[in-house]
Amino acid sequence: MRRMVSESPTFSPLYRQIKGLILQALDGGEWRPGEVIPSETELAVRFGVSQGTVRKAVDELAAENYLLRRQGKGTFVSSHNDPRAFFRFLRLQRLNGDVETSRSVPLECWRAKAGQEAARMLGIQLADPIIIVRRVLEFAGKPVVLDEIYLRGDTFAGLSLDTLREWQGSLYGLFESRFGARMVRAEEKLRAVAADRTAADLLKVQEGSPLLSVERVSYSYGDRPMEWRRGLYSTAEHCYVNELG
Amino acid sequence: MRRMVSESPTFSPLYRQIKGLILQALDGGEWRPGEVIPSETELAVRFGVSQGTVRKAVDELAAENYLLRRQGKGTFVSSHNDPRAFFRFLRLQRLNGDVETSRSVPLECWRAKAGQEAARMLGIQLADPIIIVRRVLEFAGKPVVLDEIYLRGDTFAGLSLDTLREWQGSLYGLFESRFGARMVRAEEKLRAVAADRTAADLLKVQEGSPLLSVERVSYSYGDRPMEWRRGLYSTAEHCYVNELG
DNA sequence: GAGTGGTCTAGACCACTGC
DNA sequence: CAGTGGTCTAGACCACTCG
Repeated sequence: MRRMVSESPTFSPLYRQIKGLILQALDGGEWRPGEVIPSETELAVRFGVSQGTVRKAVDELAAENYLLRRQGKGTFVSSHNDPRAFFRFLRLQRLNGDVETSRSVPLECWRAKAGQEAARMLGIQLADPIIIVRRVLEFAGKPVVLDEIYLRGDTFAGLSLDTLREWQGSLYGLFESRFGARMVRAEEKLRAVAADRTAADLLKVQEGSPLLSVERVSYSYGDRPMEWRRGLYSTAEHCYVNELG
Repeated sequence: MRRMVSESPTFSPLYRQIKGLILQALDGGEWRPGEVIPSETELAVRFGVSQGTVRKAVDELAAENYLLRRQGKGTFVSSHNDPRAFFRFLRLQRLNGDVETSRSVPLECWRAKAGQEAARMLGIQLADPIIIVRRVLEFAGKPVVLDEIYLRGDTFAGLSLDTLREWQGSLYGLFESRFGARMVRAEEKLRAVAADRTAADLLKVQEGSPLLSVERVSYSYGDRPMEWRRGLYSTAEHCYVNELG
């Protein structure tokens, strides 16, 4: 690994190049979610830089939730099956602040062709194969969230209602373990909407009552969109929490 | 500055102690928002540590939005009057993703005594003085947000409707410049609610139509709550955007 | 005790800003 | 040009984990 000469308008420090190489290895599956990656000194030798430079690269990757550092043990590939990550993408609490565990109840799962909007959101071509999942999330036995989920057909080919029913754990954990699709970040758009007939029935609220609409696009490595979903949240007893820095 | 001996269950690295000292200086008003703080080497001399240690302290403070680094120029105290910070606490966009500027239209501003909830949220005693502000936020001339804002009476003593009307810029900018109250972070709870009569009138929507309710507590240095507000957002043409890491 | 990440230092050099 | 933050290195030592 040679230092990129400076003198350039597109200057990229060494540690960012190392970061890129580590990302590449992660994307290529060299280390799987939940596993340890080599120690900093090993990586330093491998890339021919000092340990401090590797350190800075790993620091950034850890800050961006790709990696998880644990003093004395090593650095691990982030996993949605790690209990620590369970609430990373689900920001729902009771109104009083209590955090409950949820249960996913899959309703439907079918194959379709991408329409205009799904194609744009998933970065695929019109009429490319997609898979659509509908499910309800229950908290304390009560339905709170109705999700409609659009997935790239190529990546999630074998997904079925049975698979969804058997799986214990979060959907993202399933995507990661069974399909090698590791969601790294997501963008959400929130609005308030009125419940239509079917949503009202499934969430056991009155037709026309206000629901929180959460539209989300989830990305894997390299900003590849993998999932587009729309959730309707009943906020009678729950709320979506957010932290502003 | 001597290194804290280890052997302790409450081990705190040197750079965190330096971070605390810098925070203390910021809180004490040694440097004002928008100003430069001393260079890293100056701070290193002042605190009797190496430049690298100061660097790590400043890094964390910059990551938490207390400070803003600018290569070649120096490190600055964050300010809500800096254009860069205008959208830090207002996550509203057009549905198509465009970001518009907003105009604040103050409606009312009166003194009151803290009730049960306001007292708890603001960390003050029941019946302590508070100030309540109501205002509408307009985007492209249309009302989109109705805010009801509860402020600590001690800190915001002189606030009046005239002050609010004269001020050009964000409320947080006003709080910072005129009252020395610098909001550093905030916690929000989002729900969907039905518009009541007055909200419907002010936001020019139908009574009962769904609105996004955003309840926010804003904190200053040392996690001191300074403001509690509830916003009702009309999401017909706008949405609240969020990024999940 | 060996191995990991975490802290701290000192020094050299680079990139950016403004005079 | 001087001054700032940004990068990179090498080495010493500390805290944590586990066998």
